[in-house]
Amino acid sequence: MDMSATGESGTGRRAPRGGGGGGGDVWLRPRPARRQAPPLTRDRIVAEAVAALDEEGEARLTMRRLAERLGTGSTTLYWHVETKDDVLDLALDAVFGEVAVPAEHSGDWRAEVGALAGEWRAALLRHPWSAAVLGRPLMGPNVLARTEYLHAALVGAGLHGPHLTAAAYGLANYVIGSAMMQAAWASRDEDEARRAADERLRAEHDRYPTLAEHGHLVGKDWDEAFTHGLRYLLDGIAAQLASGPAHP
Amino acid sequence: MDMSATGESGTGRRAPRGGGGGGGDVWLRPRPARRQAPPLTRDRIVAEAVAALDEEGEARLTMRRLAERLGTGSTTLYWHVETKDDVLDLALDAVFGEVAVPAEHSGDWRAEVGALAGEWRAALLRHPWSAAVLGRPLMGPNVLARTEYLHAALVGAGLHGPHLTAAAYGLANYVIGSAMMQAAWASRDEDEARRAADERLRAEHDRYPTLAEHGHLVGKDWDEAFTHGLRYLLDGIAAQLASGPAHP
DNA sequence: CGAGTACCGGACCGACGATCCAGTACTCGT
DNA sequence: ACGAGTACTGGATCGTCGGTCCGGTACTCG
Repeated sequence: MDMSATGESGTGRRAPRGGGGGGGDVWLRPRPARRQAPPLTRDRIVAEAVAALDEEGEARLTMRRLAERLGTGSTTLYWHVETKDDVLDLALDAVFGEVAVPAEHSGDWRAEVGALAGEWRAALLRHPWSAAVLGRPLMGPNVLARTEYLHAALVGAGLHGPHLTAAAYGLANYVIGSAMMQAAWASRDEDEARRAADERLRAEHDRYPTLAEHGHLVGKDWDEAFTHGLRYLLDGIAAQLASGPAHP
Repeated sequence: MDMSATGESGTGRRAPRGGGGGGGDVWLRPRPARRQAPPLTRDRIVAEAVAALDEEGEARLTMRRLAERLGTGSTTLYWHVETKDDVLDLALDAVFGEVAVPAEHSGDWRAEVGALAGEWRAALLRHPWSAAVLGRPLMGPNVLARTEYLHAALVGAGLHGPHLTAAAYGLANYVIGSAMMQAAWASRDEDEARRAADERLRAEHDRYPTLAEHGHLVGKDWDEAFTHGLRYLLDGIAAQLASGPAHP
């Protein structure tokens, strides 16, 4: 077939940014102008993916849609990225990259660890889709850098061996679990969802008496609960430090 | 009570109520004389979904495949269930239903809470897909029943108001985060993944010195880390109980 | 025995992730 | 200056998915 040689089957999507250029026939364009944009890098893809996820949520992110946002064809993405999962992995690591990690340690491990946990959670909540995507090993460079900082702070506090492992494990999982749960609630319209849940608990208060009495969700302050729960965890770790023998 | 005869709302889909709440016992109904197979109930769908998820993982669960396992067409499922998400919600609640909840409270809140957390995590890890699916509000009857028990134990220990909220929040999120992280690692071949991660950390030990020295994954005992971290959290809560004024 | 209803499934829709392969733009050695 | 090689792009297409339409079947009740 000859028409395949001509390319240009009606809807040739080549328009540069401004769209100007003329939708003219390709064969009339002796010099189709140079590359319209930086040739599409992994970083641009990831940045756009984060933006798309923020705006539309995880379910609406598709390779096609992402490509369209970038002004290219979906196929092109696969030159820079192997699968869609790669995009999610990279986007998730980019979220962790938003957490500032101090250059050095202050010596106050509680303040350091508390601040890191708080910022960690904040970053995840700024991008609520990220919490739902956490079900994969966290091995990106940004994640590792923050984990390194966390471990260093805890070692500086005097923790070793299983105590160190448990403290880091506990803190990381507490933060992740908190972000995940809150993101789950934030996904729908939060007020309405919480009101509906409260109503259901009240209606079934025979079955769930304690929850009906003490478990109100409406008006619950997530931030307070997070900080307060984190205090319990840090108190427990501090007690371990106080009870354990000093190390050389 | 013969619920089978009720016409119910004409247009809306009518689905048999799920959960363990008894409902009309099938064998008490007038005269079974069913088709060749039990006419496919919501419970059978959910049970098969859990089995399918256990065997093949979340990504491989499709309505078609699930229908095939049940010996029906995929369309039929939509009579009993509105969307695939419904199936996941129900399957997740079924997993929580595996956790035994004692009939009454022993008075030893630490033992009670510790046991519940441990079993909770164990149930999630028995079905590793469940952790990855946690990104939705947990409002199933089984989840609520366990949460009720947790709150009751904490109230029995003497916690109120924000202290109660924070303790329950902290415990639940710690368990969820722990299960999620471990499930993420268990998804691939665990030994190989951990070995690869360790190797990477060793290779980049300039960048991640503390992790390279203390963060070994190979040989790490998740159970120990979980129990140990849980102890920190419970210690912190216990300290709150000790410091707070006794309540009337 | 006929009307009603609970249940079933083939055919179909739009969309998705991914791949094939034929191209086009740039680089560089010579 | 130019041709070979490389970096990058996208139209067409494949197999599959979640979900719906609508007609069919099996059972129940009056």
